[in-house]
Amino acid sequence: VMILRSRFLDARRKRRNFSKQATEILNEYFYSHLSNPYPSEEAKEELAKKCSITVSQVSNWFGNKRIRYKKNIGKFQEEANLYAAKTAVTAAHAVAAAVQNNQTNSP
Amino acid sequence: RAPHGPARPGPAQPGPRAARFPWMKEKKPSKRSGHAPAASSPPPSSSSSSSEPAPATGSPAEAAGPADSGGSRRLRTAYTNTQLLELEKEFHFNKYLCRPRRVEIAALLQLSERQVKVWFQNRRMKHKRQTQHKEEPAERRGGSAEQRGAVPG
DNA sequence: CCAGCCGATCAATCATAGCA
DNA sequence: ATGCTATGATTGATCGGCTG
Repeated sequence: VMILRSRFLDARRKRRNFSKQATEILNEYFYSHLSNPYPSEEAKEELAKKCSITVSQVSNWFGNKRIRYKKNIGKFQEEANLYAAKTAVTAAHAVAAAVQNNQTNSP
Repeated sequence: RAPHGPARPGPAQPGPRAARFPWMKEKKPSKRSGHAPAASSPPPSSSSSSSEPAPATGSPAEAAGPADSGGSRRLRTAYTNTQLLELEKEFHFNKYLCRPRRVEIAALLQLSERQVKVWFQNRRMKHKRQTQHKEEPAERRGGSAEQRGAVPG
């Protein structure tokens, strides 16, 4: 393990999970915008402020969340329902949602 | 209205009721068209003079070679320490590479020009990120202080 | 019209935190 | 202690938009 730690300057060492509150805020945003969970730069800044983390961390969080969510939607069902109920906002105004959903399309 | 209504569940889907949206589907499958401009020596890994402690990941399984048929897995090649070291050294020299220089580096490190180009681009972004938000305050993340509060107040 | 750059993402991985 | 899952960060590579 250490023998490889010489990766020059690894940084990702010693990380701390975000506070429960922060995660709560991020999840609320994520699930209330499930149709298009891509916060704008401004939204990120605001979230960062509310969560007391950096904008980069907000970006990382959404990046990880999106990938992991799509990779195993079932695993996030409960969470989805939980937050969906909290905020019934729904992203009706979904921007991307406009793009027709193309399905069954294999070459 | 309701132009979407949870993008209707497809015919056969094991998962329970889950709203499927376009962003959830796979992306960036591959855009490899007929293009082979620069690629001196892309695939073969290892070698590059001196023994490489071998990348942590272990085997440099360089998939996606020249013979790539259709969408293949876009793998994240693990660059060796030597390669990274050299790249960083060059980056310190100048943040931008001119064509000729790029060719040299690529050949020297046995990477394609494209990879070198991309590496520099990513490096620049990283450089910006570190410099940018690091100009104010106190401690960003390397010392003491916490950073995980929450309650906005 | 082509190449390179930027900004944002993706997707795979690393490394540690947290739990049983 | 041991093993596994959850999660934040890093990074090679791609996509789309813009520009000389």
